[in-house]
Amino acid sequence: MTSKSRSFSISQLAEEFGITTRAIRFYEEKGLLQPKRNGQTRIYSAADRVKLILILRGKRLGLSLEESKDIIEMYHPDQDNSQQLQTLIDKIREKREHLKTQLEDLRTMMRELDEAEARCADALTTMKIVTTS
Amino acid sequence: MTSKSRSFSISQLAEEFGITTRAIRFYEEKGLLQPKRNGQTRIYSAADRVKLILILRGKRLGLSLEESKDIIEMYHPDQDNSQQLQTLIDKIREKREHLKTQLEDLRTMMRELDEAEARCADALTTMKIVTTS
DNA sequence: CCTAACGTTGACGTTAACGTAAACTTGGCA
DNA sequence: TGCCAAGTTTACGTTAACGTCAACGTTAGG
Repeated sequence: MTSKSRSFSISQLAEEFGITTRAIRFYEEKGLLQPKRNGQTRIYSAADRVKLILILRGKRLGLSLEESKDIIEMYHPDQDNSQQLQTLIDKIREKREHLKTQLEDLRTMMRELDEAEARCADALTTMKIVTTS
Repeated sequence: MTSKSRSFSISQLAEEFGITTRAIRFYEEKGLLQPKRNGQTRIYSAADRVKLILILRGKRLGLSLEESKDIIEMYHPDQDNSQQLQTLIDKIREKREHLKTQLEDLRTMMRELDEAEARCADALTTMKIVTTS
């Protein structure tokens, strides 16, 4: 049922996402990735690749690796432990609240950038009028 | 025309925003704040306080202090230099593009968190049904 | 006059997230 | 057979953003 069950080398992923192999190994060292091995060599599954995508998106949003690790673990929880499931739901809600704050911050900053640009444009046209008159 | 032109001590601001005085001095060291002095003692204006707000919002969005510094400088550009005004407009647009990417990432992560929570809730109710039957 | 609270300037310590370099193994091929 | 490219481990270096002293000035109160 799993589609496209390809596998990847470390340098393939590194190139695809524009990061270094060192970074990828570092993520493993921090427990965010657990690739299979062929002898020494790491072999990354499609699922590992998805985790990498989550990590990088987390970085773009300013999350720490530790936070991204939490989020990744929200995707395949321990289905047999209702206690953990409940605390996980709480963590998800908490994280969503945090994201909502970020969303607000983003909108505000966007708006302010718009105003800043408008002021700049105004200043420019004013200068032109003054210098051409 | 300036309303509420109050001034603040470093510890006032520290307490208001829940940060340390060390952090505030650090921001000054990095050129993001330039408070007046009364002898040795720093005196922060309402404008300084606004800058602090911008800094902290930047942090919530994952910006570096250097980036926040850039953004702060977008608010009071050199009105006499049309060259700088133009490059500033470019920087603003660039920053706005970046924010749009972040916005996309945020929405995606929100959606995925929703799904994750739904799966957790499903697993919970399924467990209840199984254990109570 | 003493000290308590608040401020200051160094200076060194710490954590996260890799970068960089050395030294080694290993599969493929001219 | 010999070597190169790609992989590995180990270890030390680096930058950002502060934390944490230490040692000192100053000002208001008892």
